[in-house]
Amino acid sequence: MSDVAQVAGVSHQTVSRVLNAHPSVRPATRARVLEAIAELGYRRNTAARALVTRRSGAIGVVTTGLPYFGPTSTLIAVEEAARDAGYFVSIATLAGIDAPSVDQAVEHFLAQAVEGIIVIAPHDDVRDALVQFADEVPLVMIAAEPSPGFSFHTMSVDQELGARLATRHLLELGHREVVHLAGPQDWIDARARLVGWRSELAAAGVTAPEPITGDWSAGRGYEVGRRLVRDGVPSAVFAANDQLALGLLHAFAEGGVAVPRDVSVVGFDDVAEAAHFSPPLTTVRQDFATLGARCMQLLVAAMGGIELETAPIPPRLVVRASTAPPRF
Amino acid sequence: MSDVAQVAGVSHQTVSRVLNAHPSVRPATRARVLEAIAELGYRRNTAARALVTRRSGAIGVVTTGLPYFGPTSTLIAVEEAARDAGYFVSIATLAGIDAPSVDQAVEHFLAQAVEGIIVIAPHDDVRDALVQFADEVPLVMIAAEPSPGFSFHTMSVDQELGARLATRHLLELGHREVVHLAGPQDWIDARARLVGWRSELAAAGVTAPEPITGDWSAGRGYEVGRRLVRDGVPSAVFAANDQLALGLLHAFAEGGVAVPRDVSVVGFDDVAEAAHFSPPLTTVRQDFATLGARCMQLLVAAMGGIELETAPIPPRLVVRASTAPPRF
DNA sequence: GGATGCCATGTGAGCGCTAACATCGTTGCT
DNA sequence: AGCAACGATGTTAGCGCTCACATGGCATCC
Repeated sequence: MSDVAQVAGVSHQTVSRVLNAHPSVRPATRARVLEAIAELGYRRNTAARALVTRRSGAIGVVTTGLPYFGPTSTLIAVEEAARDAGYFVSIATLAGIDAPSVDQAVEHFLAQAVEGIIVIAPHDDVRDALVQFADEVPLVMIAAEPSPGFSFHTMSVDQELGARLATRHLLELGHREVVHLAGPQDWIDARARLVGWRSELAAAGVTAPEPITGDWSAGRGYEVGRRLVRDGVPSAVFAANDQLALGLLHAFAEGGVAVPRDVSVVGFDDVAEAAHFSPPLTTVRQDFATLGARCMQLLVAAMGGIELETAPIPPRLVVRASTAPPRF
Repeated sequence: MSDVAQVAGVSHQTVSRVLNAHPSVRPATRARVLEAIAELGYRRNTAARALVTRRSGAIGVVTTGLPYFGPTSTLIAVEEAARDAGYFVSIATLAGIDAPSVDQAVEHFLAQAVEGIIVIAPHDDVRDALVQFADEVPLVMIAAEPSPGFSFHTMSVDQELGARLATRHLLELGHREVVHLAGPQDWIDARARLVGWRSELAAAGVTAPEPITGDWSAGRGYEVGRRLVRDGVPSAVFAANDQLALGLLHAFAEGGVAVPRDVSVVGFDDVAEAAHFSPPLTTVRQDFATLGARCMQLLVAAMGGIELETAPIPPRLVVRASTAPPRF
């Protein structure tokens, strides 16, 4: 910096002022400084700056260590929003969905002195493990349930609404037997989807059958699908995500059960491939880009000590060819 | 740090020695210091450390801004390897696949003083845009072609071999008309797959038909599939990735063309869902976890000024139900 | 037994930047 | 005209750490 100052014929402080867009620098001086910076290829030292300002300019994002569509899309959106807001984003993946892994990831970030953390892993154990860090660093977690008593922010797509949309669609087609292939119930979003399904059925006066639970995988969907083929398929199935739905589709095709003639299937997420499943999948689209941006907004506000109102983002139903009125 | 020193009854330098695992600290002293650290909840200031050591401890990873399976899986593996090696990983997504976006991403990292960069975007324009930064920071790019004349390292899964495996499988089944639905030819991997396909056909003495090129999407695969249904399907198609293959499958199913009876289809990547496509997809599995780890190895070596030998990672063929001998 | 060397620890300086304050010249007001 | 106020710039200190060097104690060796 002092080299730049010398070339421009000013003091290092003036260079600093130019770099920090301080108002009281004469335009001519500013120009000379900028010229010197360009000439020398000078880049400000982040470490020195961080040391004195006590701001690292970094935020941390924790994600599950799995290449799933939702978390990944959200991560990308968060990164973009963070960069626009002038932050670097550092990532840490969870070795496992458990408290030690969460501790490790957060400690990793604290060691790095991040100014805030976003957690993309809506799981009970993750949320619980996060509590202890809430007053140490601003924290935003993606989770469909507000967390009363938890001292950090949550943000999400409205999972319950999404599930209601899916279920309502099936009800409106005339289905009365809408089975739910649920995600693992320790995942907050999975639970919200189940709640939405159940309450939509209740609102329609239809008794909810016992939900089937599984993990999030196509493999599990396939397994359940085969069992249904053997034991008798329901009129409609609402799967907790597109992978599960794909597994069902596979098992049904294999078992000679025609979709949507014999059974309607709805998924959740609208992964890029869903339009080309066979048949093309009716599903609930989540706007991950908005979610990511909104998380960042919330975090920036929290870092500034401001509490923002948070409303979940409405998803929307995408009707394709995997749903139809029931056969009689 | 001086607080810790005071509590432990030593100088700040001794605390520093304990933190840096310097050998000549008496065990009793070390214990006292560690105790003081725990008692005060002390965490070393990264910025101050970075300022004096001139090492930020961060590496940057550039990825395409798209939630694709391959890049994402690689990113996760890189992150894990980086953390194990004691580095933080900062990410930047490409706003577009063009030089300005690459410049912007790399400048973002340079401003942050990363010690090395890994680029997960095997595209010609990206590679070309990278050249100018190669002597400013250690750089590893994922690319199936070695880059003679380029002053940075490349690493990848052996795309050409993968393509040969896929093509050979079809040839061995008896197919003589193996069409290639290629990826966009400005993507390095797409080109390598095309080369592999072509050379395997040549080795078998089979004339290669004109390849069909597209983007990487299922939508494009579907489009091409429809055209093939209309104009006559070949005996076998090798698609440059699983998404394209899925699109083909969709179009074929819709057009009443049975896979694998009427046409065999092979994909590339082995995405998590491929086993549940209809029919389950024969494809080439890339080991992204190893790829990510290997990239990090290479980068760590490069940061230490060491040049490592790089051999591409062999992929393997996963045979499922989308391929069969041709009909006569 | 005194010189030698090593181990354990302390002292001082400085990494590159920004914040606070100091200085000087100029404008605007009475 | 004279003084306050402000704008533009410079000067100084210090953020928290590590590096280089200094110091003192103790074992080792001839």
